[in-house]
Amino acid sequence: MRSVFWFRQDLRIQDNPGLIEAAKNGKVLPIYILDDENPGGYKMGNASRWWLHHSLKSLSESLGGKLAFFVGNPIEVFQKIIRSENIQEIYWNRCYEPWRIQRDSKIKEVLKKEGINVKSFNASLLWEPWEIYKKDGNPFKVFTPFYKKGCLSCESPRLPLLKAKEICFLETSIGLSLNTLDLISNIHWGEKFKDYWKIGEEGAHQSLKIFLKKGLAFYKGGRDFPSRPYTSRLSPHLHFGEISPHLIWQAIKGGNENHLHFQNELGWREFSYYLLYHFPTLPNENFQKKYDHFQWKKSPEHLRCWKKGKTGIPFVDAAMRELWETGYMHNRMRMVVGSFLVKNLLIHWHEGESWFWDCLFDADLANNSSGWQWIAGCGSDAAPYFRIFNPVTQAEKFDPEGTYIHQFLPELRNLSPPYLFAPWTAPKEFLEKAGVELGKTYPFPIVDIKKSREDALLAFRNLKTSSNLTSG
DNA sequence: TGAAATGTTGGGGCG
DNA sequence: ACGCCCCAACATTTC
Repeated sequence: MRSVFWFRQDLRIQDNPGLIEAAKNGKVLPIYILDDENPGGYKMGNASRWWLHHSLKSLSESLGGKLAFFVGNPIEVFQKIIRSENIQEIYWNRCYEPWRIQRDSKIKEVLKKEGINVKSFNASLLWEPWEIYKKDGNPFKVFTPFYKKGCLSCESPRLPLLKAKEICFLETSIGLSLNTLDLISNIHWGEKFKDYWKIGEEGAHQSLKIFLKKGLAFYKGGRDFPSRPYTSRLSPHLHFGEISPHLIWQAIKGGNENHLHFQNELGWREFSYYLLYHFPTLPNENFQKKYDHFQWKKSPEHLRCWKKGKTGIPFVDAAMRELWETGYMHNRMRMVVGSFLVKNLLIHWHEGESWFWDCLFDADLANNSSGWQWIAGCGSDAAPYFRIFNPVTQAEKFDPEGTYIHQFLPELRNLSPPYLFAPWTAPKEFLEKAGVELGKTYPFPIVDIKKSREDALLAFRNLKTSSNLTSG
């Protein structure tokens, strides 16, 4: 048999069900198709493209240079390859974005008509979204019952698969080079990212190893402190499938509170995919319809300050600079800056979502949209509207020494807590001594935290009553 | 996976 | 020794 294995968001060799299965049946042509420019596709952000480039490069090297690249409509690409290489079977691992599900089933249908055997596998989720329902047959909408009564009471995630002994790869002459995919031309400042990340399958395993050795034992208590090394930083690796969640799940199975808490976080990832599968409008529409009536502010200047990390509120700005500088943001900081954008600035969560989409290496349709719906309060199991983070209080609690702020805001490096958390409250002489001149070297806050909170509470309260009136 | 306002309690200073 | 006040610390409620 001669088959194609189509790499998508499973850029790995280990524990790759589709690839291992393909290898059992004969010779395998490994390919990658850049397909997000097509109508209906959800175009990747620039950070994702940069990571993808390097991940593909790494994968290609571990395949001995035999990975073939293509651009365009997968059906047309396949038809070309099938003719040229005399292919009988096509293997891939499933993706779960609605546009991909639709497209993949179409591809399957067309190829089957042409006599090609198409087989798909699960390489990305611990539980398939269509295997978990409430007793009444409806999908879960709340995390805890989804996870406990749904996931954990189902069959445990499978063990990692044994490595394929030896894969006999085919080569083709009609593939393109990686560079023609043109994935990195929009990022000219990419080299700095390499200080923070080791991209590819080996890097993913290295991150896991470091986390198991140094982070996991302090995970539950330590994960909330953005300057401490207790998070796994596996999210971009997971997004691109450089490592499988099954392998991670099995590696974490210790049963103490840290293990359980980390597994719970993997559970949130499952929940995001589950929601996206059952409610495919998740990236576009408020899950709770009453939020459709909310009057978001158009504040282009505020939005610009937020993106650039120039809001004048150090904990927020440090996080936004972390995103720009490293292509990543600590989980707690995502909540802090999200709450600030949506609740203090009253800007629509789509603005935050699309900035994250463009800047995050782990930008993921399911996680990004469910995360933003959560923080905005319009999600299915979301933070209630009155839960508004105070970025000064959050800094006092989770960055007490100011280490995180200092790391990403060099202009405040000589200012110490507590004034570091709210420079506008600092006495003149403190600012002078630290070389800070508000309005010049660092901005005044663009909103008053207390007043904007009160405004938001009022606005969201109104939303609640008006929707009650209109829905009756 | 919140923060602020409000309520409660208990120890200590003091007449 | 007693009652009173103050206030910090903690608990509960509200948004």
